Amino acid sequence: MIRLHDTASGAVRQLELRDQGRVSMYVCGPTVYGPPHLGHGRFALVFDVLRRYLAWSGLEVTYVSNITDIDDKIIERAGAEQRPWQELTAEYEDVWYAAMDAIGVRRPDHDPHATGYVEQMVAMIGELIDRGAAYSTPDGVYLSVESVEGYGLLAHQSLDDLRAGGGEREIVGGGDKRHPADFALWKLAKPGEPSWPSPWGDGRPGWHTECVVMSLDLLGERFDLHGGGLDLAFPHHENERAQSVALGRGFAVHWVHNGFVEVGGEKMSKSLGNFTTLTDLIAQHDPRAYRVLVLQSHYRSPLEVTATTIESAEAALDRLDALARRTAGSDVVDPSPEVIEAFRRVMDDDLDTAAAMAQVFGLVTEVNRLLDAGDVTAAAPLVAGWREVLSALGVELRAETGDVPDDVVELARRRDAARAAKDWAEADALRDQLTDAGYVVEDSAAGTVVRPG
RNA sequence: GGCGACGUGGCCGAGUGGUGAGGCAGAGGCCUGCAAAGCCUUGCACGCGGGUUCGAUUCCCGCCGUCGCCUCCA
Repeated sequence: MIRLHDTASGAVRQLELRDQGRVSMYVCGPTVYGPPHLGHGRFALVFDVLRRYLAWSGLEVTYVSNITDIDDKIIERAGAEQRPWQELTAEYEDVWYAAMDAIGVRRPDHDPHATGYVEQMVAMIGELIDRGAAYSTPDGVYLSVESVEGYGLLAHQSLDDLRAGGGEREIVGGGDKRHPADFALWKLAKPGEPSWPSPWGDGRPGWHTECVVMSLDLLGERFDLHGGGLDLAFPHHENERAQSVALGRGFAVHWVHNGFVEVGGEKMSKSLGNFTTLTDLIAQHDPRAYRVLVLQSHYRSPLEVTATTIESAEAALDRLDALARRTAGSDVVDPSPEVIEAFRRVMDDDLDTAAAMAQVFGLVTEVNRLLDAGDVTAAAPLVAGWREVLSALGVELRAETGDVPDDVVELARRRDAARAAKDWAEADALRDQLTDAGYVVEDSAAGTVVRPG
């Protein structure tokens, strides 16, 4: 069984499953008011890889990732653009999934929307009030963090220390809160704002509430794993946990957080304005390259993403595709047990995808060497293992050479003829023509091979 | 101020108490008519100062620097 770092305990520990053979995981998804940036892309890829690996390991995975489709930013943005907020969220949800599809992130088994769970959230907030853990103020309902045993677990800080950290910062929620860290469960609507009915007045749910209700509804108490970006550990996940504790309900057993995408050593974020959208990355590069880049680092480490690092990943991907082409159509055999075992060993060790990728590239060299030597038999199980590993990591190989128009094929044929006649000047001129037309020209035993570059 | 990370060769990025993962870029060679692809060789890296040790990049202490969370944030 895999060992994973757990933010709550601060240690790498065995993933213990509630139900044998089955994994329940919840990963905080996007708030849909704008295009996703590379940071969103990283968490999506990290947890997609974890999900795929667990499934590959033979576990039945239930993967839930929410869509936050109502919150302050959405209202603000819709107001600024003077259009219905539902139109905005629908648009950016489409953008989100288009980007996810492009980078090969599998759709969740469930993607609950906050607006689909308002009634249940209202019921849960009522229960929190009944239990004395929440209170209403003139502008909403708040959770009293002082009523929660062990608040601050994920931040590894006591409530007093967290409060001290407030320093000169402005306290969100105004002066009606009993404690600065108390957070909104329900926000009363101002005129013109979208709202749902509640016993405390029309309003909307606070962000931290939706994930509690939705994860417990879809996965049940004591679900196995809760994930997200490191910046969600506190306060978002802490606040989710606080609600479940206050409710007396078992919550996530294992907390997994991924490191940030950085630019020049600084966290990529909207507030810093140093972000690249996933949409732009996909338009400008091979979308698979981002997965390769993410896989080549450890999920908890910061990752520098620039045009240079993406292009490096694209070049690395070319090397993988080249072997995929070279081995396309070869006999299907069982994968090498050694290859599979080595992969399992590093992945079980806190999802060491960087080591797995090192193995992948090692296999590329080894297989090429064997094929250069003509030893197809020895190469075959390595190739099969290599393909299986890449598949488990979600890296899609591209073996097809793409569509080549007839006139281009004709040029290649003429080059072969020229080469047969040892007319090197003509052969090179034809190659230049092909290259200029945007094709990659490679010689092979079968003659000129041409593919779109 | 509290808490937590990090500082590895041109770039990205793993890892480990003891003959330098991996990718990209570069250099030389093999192969090739020439290229491309592929293969081989090539880099004596771990912020600084102490300490522990037979031996530290890896453990401990101090320092410097960078970053993150404590506020919306993947």
